[in-house]
Amino acid sequence: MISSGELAPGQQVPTEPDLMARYGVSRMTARSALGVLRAEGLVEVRQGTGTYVRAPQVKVRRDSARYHGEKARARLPLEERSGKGAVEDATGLGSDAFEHDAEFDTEPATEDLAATFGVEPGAELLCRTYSARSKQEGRPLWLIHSYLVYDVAAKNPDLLTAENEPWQGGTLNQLWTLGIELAAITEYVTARPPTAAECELLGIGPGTSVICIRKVSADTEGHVVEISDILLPADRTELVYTTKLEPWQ
Amino acid sequence: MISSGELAPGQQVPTEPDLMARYGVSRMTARSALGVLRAEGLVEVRQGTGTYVRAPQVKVRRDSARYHGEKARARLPLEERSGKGAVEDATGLGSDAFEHDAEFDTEPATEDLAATFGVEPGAELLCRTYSARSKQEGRPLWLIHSYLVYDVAAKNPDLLTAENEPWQGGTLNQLWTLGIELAAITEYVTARPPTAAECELLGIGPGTSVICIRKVSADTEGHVVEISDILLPADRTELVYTTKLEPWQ
DNA sequence: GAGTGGTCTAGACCACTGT
DNA sequence: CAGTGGTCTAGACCACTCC
Repeated sequence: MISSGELAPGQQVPTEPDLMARYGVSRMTARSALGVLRAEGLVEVRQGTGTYVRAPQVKVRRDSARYHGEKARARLPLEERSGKGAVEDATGLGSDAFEHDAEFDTEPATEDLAATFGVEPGAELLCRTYSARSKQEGRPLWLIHSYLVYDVAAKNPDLLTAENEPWQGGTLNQLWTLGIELAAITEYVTARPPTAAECELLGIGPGTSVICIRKVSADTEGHVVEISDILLPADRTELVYTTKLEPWQ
Repeated sequence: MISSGELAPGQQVPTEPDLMARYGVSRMTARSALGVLRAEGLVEVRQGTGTYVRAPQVKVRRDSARYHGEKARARLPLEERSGKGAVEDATGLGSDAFEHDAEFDTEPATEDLAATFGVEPGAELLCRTYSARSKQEGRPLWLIHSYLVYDVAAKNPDLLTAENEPWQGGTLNQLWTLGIELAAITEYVTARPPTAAECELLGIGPGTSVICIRKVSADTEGHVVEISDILLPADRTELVYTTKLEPWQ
């Protein structure tokens, strides 16, 4: 009924008692049938009211091409950078549409972070946790854990506290204040079902996926200066990556 | 038990009767608890034998940087192209490790395909369906629907039949035989739970996600010449995208 | 044949939502 | 308060796997 369009997005699907009567099955059978649709992300349940056809909704477009403009603006004076943080560029939405959270912490480097940074395991890292939620929906649009080597970040004490967030001009400007110029950003993208905790954090149901990005930023000498782990609700996110090819001859 | 490491990947988790006895619950309760773990992709079920902790396994790395080398090789003579199709480069595995399927068809352009190609809706498209399965596992590693405007592809009749697949040298060589030079490849990436049909096709369980890529290739004049829809099992795939930034000054 | 998970029934009580 | 879904029980039969 959904795939034929008989049930449109937003419409309620037959209730469990309906299905029991219509197909002569028991409650558990009707429930597990609905469970399949939920697992496919075709329907969502609203406690106490019913089960509804989900409207597929890609709202946030995350285009890697924004890094180019972000870098170009990273050295501009504050006034010109204002309102041009990473966030607005990443989504095409205005800065008013978001609420931000930032938490700063220090942690010893795990094996894989240390290996990527090229430091000793256990070295002190500045770990910054960001989340942004759209004011309309209330649900977070991303969760980010960003890592910097503490000794490097400490050269600019402004970077060590969450009070200066959201930072106007984005990470590339922050790194510039440390004398760092980024040359390449590599993103490793995977996807998987959300854990129960992530469903909670992102405000999504089990019938969805999450996209995990490990973003590795290297300076002009190839040293890794920042690593971010980015968690995105896949049902509201589209990633865009453009590869420009060298001309022949 | 899984997250504490008490149950290692590959190990069997307690059976349903075990759980019933241990926690004094009914069968359905024990089953639905296991269902949560399955939905999170933490365990997989082997009919008749038991439920086992899944080993997280990223095997296929799909690096967009391969396009650069692919383009450089696209004009080489056949001997030098051999064994250097898109497949091997994309995965790092040898060409022996795969079995290929290709099916060719023509279809009228849907709204969105026509809009992207810049042709009339209903215009004839060459639709090529590819799949590759690793010989070790038997399960497909990707499903690709590739679209070309039929009138364009028809300039080289070799491109119209599946008999010449797998084509040595990849799509960039195929386009070269049409006099087309690619300048940019844009990939739009989303993820979602698999449908029941996709579980079947890809040989994956419901406790996984699929990655969907729409790949749009444009020539040096900005015309879209190829569109591909790529479906990947997310539990065995990692996408890699590198953004090179222009130097300051 | 014994043990595994897959499916199903017929009931029960509860929490949440809207009227 | 009626209707929704969330959870649970105590049984049953079946298909698959391995010994």
